[in-house]
Amino acid sequence: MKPSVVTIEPNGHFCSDCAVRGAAVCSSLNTAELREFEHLGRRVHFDSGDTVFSEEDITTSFYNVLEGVMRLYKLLPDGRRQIVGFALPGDFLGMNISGRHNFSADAIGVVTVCQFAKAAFGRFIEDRPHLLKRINELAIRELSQARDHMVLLGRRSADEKVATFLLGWRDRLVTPKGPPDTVPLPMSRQDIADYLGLTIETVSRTFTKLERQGVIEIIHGGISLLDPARAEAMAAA
Amino acid sequence: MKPSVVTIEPNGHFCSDCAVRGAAVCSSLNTAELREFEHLGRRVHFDSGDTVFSEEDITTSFYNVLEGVMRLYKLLPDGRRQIVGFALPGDFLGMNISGRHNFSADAIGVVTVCQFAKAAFGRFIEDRPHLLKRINELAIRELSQARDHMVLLGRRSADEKVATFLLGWRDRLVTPKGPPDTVPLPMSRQDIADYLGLTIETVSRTFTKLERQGVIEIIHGGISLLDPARAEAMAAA
DNA sequence: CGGCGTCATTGATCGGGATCAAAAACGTCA
DNA sequence: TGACGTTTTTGATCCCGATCAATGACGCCG
Repeated sequence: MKPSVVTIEPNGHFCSDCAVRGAAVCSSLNTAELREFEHLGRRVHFDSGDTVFSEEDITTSFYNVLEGVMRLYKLLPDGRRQIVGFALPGDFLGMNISGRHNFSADAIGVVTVCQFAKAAFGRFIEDRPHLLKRINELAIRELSQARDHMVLLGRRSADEKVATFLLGWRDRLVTPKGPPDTVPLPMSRQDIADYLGLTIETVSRTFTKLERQGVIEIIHGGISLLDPARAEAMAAA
Repeated sequence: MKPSVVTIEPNGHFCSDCAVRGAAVCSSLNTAELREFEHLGRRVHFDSGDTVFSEEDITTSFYNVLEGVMRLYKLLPDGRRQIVGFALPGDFLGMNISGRHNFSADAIGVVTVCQFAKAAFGRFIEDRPHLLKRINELAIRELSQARDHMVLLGRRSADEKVATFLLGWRDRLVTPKGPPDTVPLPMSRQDIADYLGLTIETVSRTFTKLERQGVIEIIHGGISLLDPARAEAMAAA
């Protein structure tokens, strides 16, 4: 486990010009609250591959992802890894009841987070039930995603898993002008394999197969969705 | 989908003599609140196999399990089923953000729930942040369980899955005097298979194997844990 | 430009768990 | 008690995805 090389921005930051202001937990705060909130968090940068926090670490902070992608995963004693999700800007990390993180989080590419000290954040939330409500909503949404993921892992074939992953990932990258046809995949094949409960070879083979069938085109750093309808059909089963 | 045959208790019920009073969401309420809360919920009985609610149904109620066991599951269009969890007394069901349940719930054996109309419950919670906090805790705990389940489904062998299930189930049935050595299994082999992402045949074979190895003894309606240590070893990998 | 480390792809083979099939155990009810 | 439906167990075989192995494609830095 190499130590995280992080950079803390020396100058203050401003919520008002924050990229995820409308989407993240902060969306539940009014202007006055946002001002106070500003002093609680600090922007922290992580480089590609850095570990932001580890499973079993005592939780000292909450994190609001501002930019970049993170892999969230659990390890078995013998090294097997299950990626339980990918975090994108707007995602809120660090909630738990045991006082310890129950998964690890690495940066995939450069990542910026808004980091909050647990105690200060806890105090801030205490008398702001609307923020608590917002956090609860995020937790419930994640729970729903987690259950979908269980179905994927437990009951779908390799082809279905890969097709579902590509469509699901595309849908998480929707821009104001709809879902992109060219889907960037910043994570490695190994990451995708560990997310889907497959091996890297099976993922690679399935990508090649989809390409030969004209469903996708494999491009540098991602794929191009040539035939979304057929991909949907494969994913739906 | 057969219609649920339910019985609504004609007489009122009292939170004060409720079996799950200390464990469930209600544990966050004081005596005065509990009195008011009493009028919101009504006890409802379900028979074995009844569907309490279905995936995609519009959510009209929340449920607090009082007694019995429920299977929570999602179905694929072609009939494949993934059980995402089993609900026990004290579990709180019905939270979602889409306005629809995102899984179905059946009674396994006789079940009693405390049912709350969504709107009334929503109003009650509005100015009681401690109840919201309690619900949030339950959601976060479930999220943690869901992630553990993902590891199970994605990265473990059949033997490990079955051993982990038996130990995990036993631990959920802890009594004041510790975990029982004889573990009741009210759910069918098919349910266990759908929970673990296996087939019924594999589950049955694994049970037999564990029995031949002297780890468990298969008894009527459950198993007896003869060698917990060895079961732990199998589960840990 | 070339050497090297990392990651992705492709091929050959293996095996765990699925599938197909049948028998056994169990519960229910006439 | 016995016939029948359901659930569980056991057996035989198959196949999808894992494993083992090699090659290919990149990126990085001298």
